[in-house]
Amino acid sequence: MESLSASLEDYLEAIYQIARKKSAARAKDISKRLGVNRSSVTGALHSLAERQLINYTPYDFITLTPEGERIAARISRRHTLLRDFFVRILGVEAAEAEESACRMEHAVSETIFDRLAQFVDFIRVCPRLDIQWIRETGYFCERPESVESCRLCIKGCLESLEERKATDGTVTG
Amino acid sequence: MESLSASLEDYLEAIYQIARKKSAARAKDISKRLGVNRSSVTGALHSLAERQLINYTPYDFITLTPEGERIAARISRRHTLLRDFFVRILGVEAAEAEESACRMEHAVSETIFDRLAQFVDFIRVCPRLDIQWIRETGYFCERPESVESCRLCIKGCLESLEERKATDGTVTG
DNA sequence: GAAACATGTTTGACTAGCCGAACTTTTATG
DNA sequence: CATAAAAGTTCGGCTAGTCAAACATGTTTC
Repeated sequence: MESLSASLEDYLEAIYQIARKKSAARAKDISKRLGVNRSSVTGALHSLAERQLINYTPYDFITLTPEGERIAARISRRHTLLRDFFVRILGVEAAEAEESACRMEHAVSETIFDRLAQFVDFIRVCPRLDIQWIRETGYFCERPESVESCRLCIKGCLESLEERKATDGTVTG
Repeated sequence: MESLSASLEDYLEAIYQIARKKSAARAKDISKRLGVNRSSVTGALHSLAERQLINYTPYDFITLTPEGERIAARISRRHTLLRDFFVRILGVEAAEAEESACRMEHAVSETIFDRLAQFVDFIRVCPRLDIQWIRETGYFCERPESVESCRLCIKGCLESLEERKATDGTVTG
């Protein structure tokens, strides 16, 4: 089965990310990336190898097994999704989004991942809550003062959509 | 300062929650709530007492210090916010939302908490993306097929808002 | 108020994870 | 190709957290 500790997930993800840039990961890179002692890396590698998630022989390069690759990719997707949500929808600063995503990625269930992905995707394409509008108005910092202000907001949304339709016919712009 | 482990945060939150129902928490309640051995509770209580977050004397009731109360309340708010977001906006089932909130609450930064709170609040009041609409259309499961469908959707939104304005004049309904 | 029971604590053992120091292997350099 | 530097590993020791078993303290109940 799978039930990696947050720590081992971090190691696996690091190996995955490093391998995307270089051809294979080295212990040095991992220790540097995770801010951890080299000896800790060796220990983690043993655990991951035992779980058949990496191909590990001492002093040699480290590669992911298919299963390891699969899991690492999933962790990485969770990470990216959270970061995107924080940055693009909540408007959080890149560095903080990155850091929080890193800590939260271990706790996101499959269902929540899926729903959040759909939600983020939806927001990107739906004119009713398009990202441009979010950015420009800083909407979530204020509450609407009156029905009239909401009416005007929606009317504006409708008009800009009709205009867009006339020009190029795409939804997402 | 503050830098409690996830585990200690769980204990603190448990004490906080139990104290809201009964007058004070007992080790038994805590161990039951967290699914942990009674002896583990004693250990955790020592840690929390050392950090001056609880008033602890052996064999006596456990209460939170003002500082402990403050921190526990914050953890609890994070928990509630996440759960609400999962349930009300992502449409995740209650039990799973609860469980994930429980695991993620330890990793939410202050900024992200604030932004998410504003976002959730906004969605609740903004007619452009009201929760009723979300529930009824299951919006985040489909992408809009055409500009026309978006136009109709927004137009419907506008009309229902105008109708609402005529009836009671409130925004949130 | 003594016996039985529930509750709380201590102790010892275990795991996971980390570090630093010493050691080994590989790689680079003269 | 021999030696120095770099990278990797092993070892011992530390902390945090957990459990189970034994022990201590409170609380009921008769």
